[in-house]
Amino acid sequence: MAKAADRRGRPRESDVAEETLRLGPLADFIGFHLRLAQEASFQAFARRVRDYKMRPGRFAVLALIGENPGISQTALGRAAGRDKSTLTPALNDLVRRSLVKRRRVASDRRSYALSLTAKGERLLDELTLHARAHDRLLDEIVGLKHKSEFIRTLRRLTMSLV
Amino acid sequence: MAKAADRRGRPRESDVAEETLRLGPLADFIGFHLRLAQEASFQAFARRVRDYKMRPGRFAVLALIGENPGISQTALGRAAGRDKSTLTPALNDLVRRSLVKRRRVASDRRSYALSLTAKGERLLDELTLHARAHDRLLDEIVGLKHKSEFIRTLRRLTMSLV
DNA sequence: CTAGGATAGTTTGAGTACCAACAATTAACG
DNA sequence: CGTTAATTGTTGGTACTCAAACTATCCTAG
Repeated sequence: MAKAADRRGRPRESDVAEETLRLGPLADFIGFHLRLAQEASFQAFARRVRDYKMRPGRFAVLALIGENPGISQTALGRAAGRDKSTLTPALNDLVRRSLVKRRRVASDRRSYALSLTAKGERLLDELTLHARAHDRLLDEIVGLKHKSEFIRTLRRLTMSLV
Repeated sequence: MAKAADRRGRPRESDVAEETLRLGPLADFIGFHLRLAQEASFQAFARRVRDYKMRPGRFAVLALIGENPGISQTALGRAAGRDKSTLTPALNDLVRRSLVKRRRVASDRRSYALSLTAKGERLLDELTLHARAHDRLLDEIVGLKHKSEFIRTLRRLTMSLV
């Protein structure tokens, strides 16, 4: 049947068989695989906590505020890797849902000090359980032996690139 | 000065010093670091090819079509990890820019056979140069020794999660 | 004490993503 | 055949993203 004949050289039309796609240079690009893996993990987590109307980004915001009460929106943006303008509507929503409090700061009236409400803390605790379960699944795939090295590499990428 | 005193237990207000943010459970979550690294890599590449009005996603689409001429939009979506509905406007744009051709298929009149124009091929070749340079930078950060293991792990995540 | 520049947060605009619903077409099966 | 089911690509809805322009406030020189 000679389904895909010669894998080198320029591809020809009928060569494409859906299951055996050629990735070409993409196959070796870290960025490409990083994107696919991130999207897959994102979707899996989103499915898991769908009922809470929370996505990974919102959870990260909640967790970061919980860990750093009094944090400003700009600092939060840096920590979460998002532009400050992205956080405005997200925080509006979290405030509207009575999960987060915005408090004006006396010493600098431009900025807000963010913190969780009691309800926000409760929800965070609950979500953290799901997040842990999700991450245990990822641990399994990555392999506990490689996890710390894997995370170190990811951090190195984040830090070096900015 | 006791800047941040006790790192365990519930954080207190003045504890927040912007540079030394507490990540809490997030610190150990693969998904969180995956996201930050992906975004960093994405931005770095986007900056590099800004003049071409191309982002990583568009480049991947172009590269996948180049490697698999005659591919359908659905198959392309699967390969690029995107919903088919996302590709419609992206392909419209690429066709409008005379980089990609959509050809109707006689055997299945529902689907298109995608291929690059000569102009598309030229641009792809040029972009691939930049992509290689970008990835060499990533290689350096990851370390050539760990690269293949790192990519294997990313692929494992992508495959296992879907 | 006042003009200039930096910074915090918001708004707006363009781009991208998913999903669900849809029309056109093809395949499967009685 | 002919009805039903599956598939291809598009559209519409919602959500999220960045970047640039904007307002309000703060800081720093002179």
